[in-house]
Amino acid sequence: MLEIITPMKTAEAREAVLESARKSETEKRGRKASKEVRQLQLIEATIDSLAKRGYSETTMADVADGAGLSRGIVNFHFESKEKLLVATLAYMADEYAAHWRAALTKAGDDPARQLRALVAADFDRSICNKRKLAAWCAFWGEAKSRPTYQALCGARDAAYQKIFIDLCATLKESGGYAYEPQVMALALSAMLEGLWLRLMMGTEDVTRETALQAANEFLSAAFPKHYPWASGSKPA
Amino acid sequence: MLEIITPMKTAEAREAVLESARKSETEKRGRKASKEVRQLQLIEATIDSLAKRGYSETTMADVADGAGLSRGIVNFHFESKEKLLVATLAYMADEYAAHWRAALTKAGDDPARQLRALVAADFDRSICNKRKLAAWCAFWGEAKSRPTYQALCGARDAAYQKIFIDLCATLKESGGYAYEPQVMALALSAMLEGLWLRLMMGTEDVTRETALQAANEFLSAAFPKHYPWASGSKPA
DNA sequence: TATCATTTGTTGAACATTCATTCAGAATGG
DNA sequence: CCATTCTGAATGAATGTTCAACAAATGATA
Repeated sequence: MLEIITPMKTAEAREAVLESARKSETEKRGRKASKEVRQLQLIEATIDSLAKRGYSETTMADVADGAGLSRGIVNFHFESKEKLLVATLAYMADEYAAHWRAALTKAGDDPARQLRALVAADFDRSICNKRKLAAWCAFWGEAKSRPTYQALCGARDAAYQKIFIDLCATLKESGGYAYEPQVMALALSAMLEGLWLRLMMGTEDVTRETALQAANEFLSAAFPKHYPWASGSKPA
Repeated sequence: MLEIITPMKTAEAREAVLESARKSETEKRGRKASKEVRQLQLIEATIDSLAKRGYSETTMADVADGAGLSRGIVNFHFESKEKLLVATLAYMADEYAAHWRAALTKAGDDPARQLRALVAADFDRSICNKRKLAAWCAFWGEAKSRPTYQALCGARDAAYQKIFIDLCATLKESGGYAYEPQVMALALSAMLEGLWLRLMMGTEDVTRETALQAANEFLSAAFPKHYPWASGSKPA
């Protein structure tokens, strides 16, 4: 069977491969790229197509064209359209998970800093941009009727949710708040997703900055002892 | 040209027509139903199909079968698949808007009660159920690449958003809060949409009750002077 | 009321298009 | 050479749309 690439090794390795994929866009004919590079190239083209045309209008031909390759190529590297889409979603889910884990690690040991870092990470340009948001939303729209998507769409999955709950519990302890950690964590993570949806829609004048500001306002309201600063300002 | 029905007159009229549509499901052949009833019947079947199969797999044949009618019928009442889908989305958007407006009116003049009523209205069974949520999400997934959908998907539109901002501003005034009303309103409405998304996905153990609880927790955190009660309890 | 004509609603088969998949063969690299 | 990668035309299935025929309601006429 086809062995799907496992996209997450390190962020650097990922970038390197992507760089190769980009470079090869100029010299595109013939057998110029490794299997891994080709697959990533096709996945990127798939994200492009999803963002530009939506799920229902994304075709194999469009993906192939977007990658500058021939029609039959996708069925060679991925067996079917379905598998290409699953691989694309898995790729984005891995990327997302790696991103918040990295942010969490970099935030050190202070729970308040960790929570703030997690929230801010959601609005980094690297993962929070029109293209990727549109692709995410395209999958969300199909997730209910496809168990495979549904499982992967929990990028904000059980592990992610558990971190939120634990952090909320810790902050409640140290701040003497009255909230149920589980409930507050749900409210918080739901708001983050909702802000993504708003950003994706792109109506209104909601920007990444506005969205982050709203998320921080939430934090200040929910955990006033830990985030006492006025809206907009940030800690050192 | 085809004159699309305008679905919102009164809630009672709507229900009456739907009732007719339901009744006619038994005696379905021949010319038994008015134009309006048939159109609603087909729209309901479309929502069913969207919920069951997702946007990309919703076909004219499936809609017709779901309504117990023949294949060509949809092109008679709506000119094309595209127009059927637009009519379906418009129907849902109207229903949603009518619902929150009614809730707002019923809440009286107190801003705190109004805001709480708006939030609670979002989780009423009549509009917040698996079927409708799935249909909404199906449209969201396609909205970015279709201006028509994008416009209608703002069921939570400018007017809705403005109400939230005004209410937040009023509460800020009377409660002496420090938040920017616009930002807080964005956080709040985004959270409501995010909770819908979670409900739709249906993973985890998020129920309508849990979601409402989370939303109320948010209100208590953001406006403690106005919603001082502990989580779960409600005012008279 | 009975009969007929016209409008309106409905059907299902035929049609045209789009699209994923297949595959025989070409091109490339080792 | 041999294995691997790639191409592009051919194929077949799925599906939106059209339409000629049919059926039911409505209205006109006597």
